Amino acid sequence: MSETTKPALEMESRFNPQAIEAKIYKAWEESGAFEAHRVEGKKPFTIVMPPPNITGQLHMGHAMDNTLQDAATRYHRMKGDPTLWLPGTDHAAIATEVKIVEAMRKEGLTKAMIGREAFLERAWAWKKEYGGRITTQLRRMGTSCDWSRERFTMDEGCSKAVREVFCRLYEKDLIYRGSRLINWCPCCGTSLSDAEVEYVEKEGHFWHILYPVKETGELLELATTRPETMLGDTAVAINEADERYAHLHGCHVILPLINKEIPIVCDEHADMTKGTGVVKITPAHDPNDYEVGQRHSLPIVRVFTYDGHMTGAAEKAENDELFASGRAAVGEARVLDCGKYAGMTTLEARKAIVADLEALGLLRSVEPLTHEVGTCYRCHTVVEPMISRQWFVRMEPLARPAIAAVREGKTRFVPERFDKTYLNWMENIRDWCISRHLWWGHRIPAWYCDDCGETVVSRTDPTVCPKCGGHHLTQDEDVLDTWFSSALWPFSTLGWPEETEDLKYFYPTTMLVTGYDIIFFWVARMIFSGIEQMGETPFETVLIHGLVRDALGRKMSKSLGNGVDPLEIIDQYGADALRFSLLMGVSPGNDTRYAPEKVEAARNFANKVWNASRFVLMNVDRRLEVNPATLTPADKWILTRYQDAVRDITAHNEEGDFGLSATRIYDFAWSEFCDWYIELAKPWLLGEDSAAKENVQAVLLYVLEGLLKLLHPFMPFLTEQVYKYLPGSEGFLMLKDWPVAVPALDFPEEARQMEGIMEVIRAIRNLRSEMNVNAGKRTRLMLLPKEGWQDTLAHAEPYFKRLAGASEVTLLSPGFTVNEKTVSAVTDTGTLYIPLGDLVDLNKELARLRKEEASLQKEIARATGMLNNPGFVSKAPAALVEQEKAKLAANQEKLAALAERISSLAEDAE
RNA sequence: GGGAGCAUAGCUCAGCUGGGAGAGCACUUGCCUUACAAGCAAGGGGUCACAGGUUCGAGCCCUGUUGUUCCCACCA
Repeated sequence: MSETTKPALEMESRFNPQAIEAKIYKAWEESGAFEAHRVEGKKPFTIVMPPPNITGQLHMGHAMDNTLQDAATRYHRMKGDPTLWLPGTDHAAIATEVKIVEAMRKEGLTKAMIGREAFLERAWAWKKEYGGRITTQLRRMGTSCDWSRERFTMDEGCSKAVREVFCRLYEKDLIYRGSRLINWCPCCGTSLSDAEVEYVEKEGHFWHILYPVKETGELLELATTRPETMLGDTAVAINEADERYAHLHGCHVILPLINKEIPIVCDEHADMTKGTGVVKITPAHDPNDYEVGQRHSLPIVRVFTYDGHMTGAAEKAENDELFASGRAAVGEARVLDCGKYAGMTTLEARKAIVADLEALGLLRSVEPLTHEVGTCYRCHTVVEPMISRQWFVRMEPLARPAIAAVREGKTRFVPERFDKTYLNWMENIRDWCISRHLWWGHRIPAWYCDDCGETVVSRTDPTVCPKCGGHHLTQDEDVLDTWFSSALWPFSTLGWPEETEDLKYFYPTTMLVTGYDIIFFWVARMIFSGIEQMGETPFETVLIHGLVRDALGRKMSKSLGNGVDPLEIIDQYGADALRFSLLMGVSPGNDTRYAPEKVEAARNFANKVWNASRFVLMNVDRRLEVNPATLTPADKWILTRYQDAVRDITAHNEEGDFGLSATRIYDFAWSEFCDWYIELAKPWLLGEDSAAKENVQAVLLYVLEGLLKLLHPFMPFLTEQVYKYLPGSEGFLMLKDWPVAVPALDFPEEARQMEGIMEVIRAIRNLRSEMNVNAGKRTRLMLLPKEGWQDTLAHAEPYFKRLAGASEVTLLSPGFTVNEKTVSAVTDTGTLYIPLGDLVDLNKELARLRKEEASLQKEIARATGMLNNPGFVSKAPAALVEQEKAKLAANQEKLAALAERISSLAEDAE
């Protein structure tokens, strides 16, 4: 801009974010300002972004998460740390596959119809089309991540890391394949890990069923919530100590409907105090029963298909063939031909079985019951516990050091309470089922030899069986849990398993920012993976935030339709307002509610800063240095307050407590800088004294620039735009140095004097307001300064005139009696009188002063009580005692002045 | 069954290692005072859920109670 242009004239009177955000973001990105640079010898600040799903669209959770990360990133970048914020996206195996299958169904296609290859082609096309959507949306938030290092969980490097980790864990026997009881989602058609099951309360029934005992002929009553599993029962359990059933030890029951003989076993699982104390055992379809089955070497009989139907002849034949060929794994389930129930859905079977039992007189009773039912976290279908052959990660050896790392503080949760959540989970962890019966994802690098049955796990695709030399190798059909690849994110994205410069420099990362809802899914798994593969925990600090809920405190969800689209808010209020509203008044780890009023308040704040800047720029057109020698009390006050703000905000930022930082900058900018300092500066700006004017100009510019820097991590667009207009500015604000408190500009004593003047101004305004003096009407002001305040008040005349409607200011000498009709107030600096002639009702004025007197007396009583308390005087910090003494003295002085004034008024009134 | 959070102004929430209760919105009154009406000034409004305890001093620490939300857990 040319020397002669007045930038402020280009500024509209309202901040218009829409006009600038896209331009500024583009300029930042194109300039390379987001890119990280390694500086040897300097400790970097590193964050890896929680990768959003490629199917995803920006929601308020992302907005919150990325606002915090961006605030941290921008703060550290300005502080001069080599800063890397590494972005990327997640392939989201189940979520994406479900969407693609859905889209295919609309075309009348299924996975089976098009086959794996064509399906994957579609998936990659999908990724190409939508994978960039979320990153475009993130850009609108102002996220300053290093896009040149953007990664994808299924890109070449990440895939290589996944395969390497799989092989290493397999070689260390930390990954194994086996038949275990897993959670099966019949809708997604895949296994799920324990973490992927969400328990919801559902209405159900308790069916009390009678099983005839073979040996005695009596009917044994037991209860179940899932009668359809009874065809898979391979035992009935009782407790050994249960005397009611002591005579049944070693007996058998005849399983109704299929008339199969199964044993009665004694097991601790049977709880004598619950129900009848008898429990049916279905090892293939219940986790507890599976354990019981293991203990008693019971057969495992599967009666459900993997798509939620009852098994029949076809499934049985297939299963028999598996056993006959010797390819069945140890612990593999046998399959039952459910006969008349075969092919029914499990729900249909339930009805049919209950009806048949009733017909046989074996249904004793039915009672309603609400119980927790496991559902799929993606599609919310009820999951079936199923026996199935899957791949697992052996967790115990991995969990141990991961527990120690948090215990020893190598990784620190903020707030601290979340280490309990983490530790509790880690300490009770079970093996992690990592195979998913899907096509979209990292295919399990295991091959099976069709000739000899050997399993080959390999970093490169094998062609020959190492055991028998056969050439008939078939790769495992399944892919890995999407979280298996995200668990490697902190190092796979930096180039691991290659020893890249980035990896050496930026790992371990500094901070992870994420919601408490994915501590198990992701954070925990990154910690043990980082320790296992890199030998070091992946981050120093995990900054946990809460959820953004709707105005009623409900979780935002698609099904409720109560979600708020961050992009719409940005369109309406601007990204800065959205960001700020997500920070201010939010404390770490706590949920927050979205309310439009909060965004509005933030938008208003942005506008306030914009206009304050506009005012400064209208009055300052060149760069001026602050000269400590020429400062006025007001200048010293704002500079002192500014140093305080710098210290406080820096400290809060260091703690990751951006909620406190945001509130602090809001208060400083609005209440102190705008409401007070700019108004205090006006007399000099409008005055004739050019030296005095320059002095004030320098301070305005200095504080404004610092303010913009302090605010930049929270409101990057606004501050960057304003910075462009600042005289002498060059480059981007985002790359400027973070402000440091300068002791030379700290003036605590002068600041205190200024506070005294401000108290007088407030008192005058108060009086005028109470007396209904028209704001435009000027009134005379008389001041009787207290000892030590004569000088200060004498020099404050311009302030009283400008800010308190004073027409002229008279300083009174001690002993002077005011004999006009006035209203008055007593402050720490002295007594003030405003002559208001007939407006003054002496009795009302007396009443007002007496009220004031009463509250002062109360305050004096409080302080006196405290100081008379020997415990306080001897045990409280000396400084505090002194402070109380000083306050008491000041108040006593005030009270004396007030009493004097009251008595003189009282005389007049009579 | 275990664990955690929350309970502060009418509403939404802050309140750091204990030292005279805060903000935004809403409300009342007066103002378009040449940066801003998305604004300015003044004001009203709180037994900090309840009961004990520790302390010279408790919104803050301890114990218990109530209400509420969430997480975990294999209860048929």
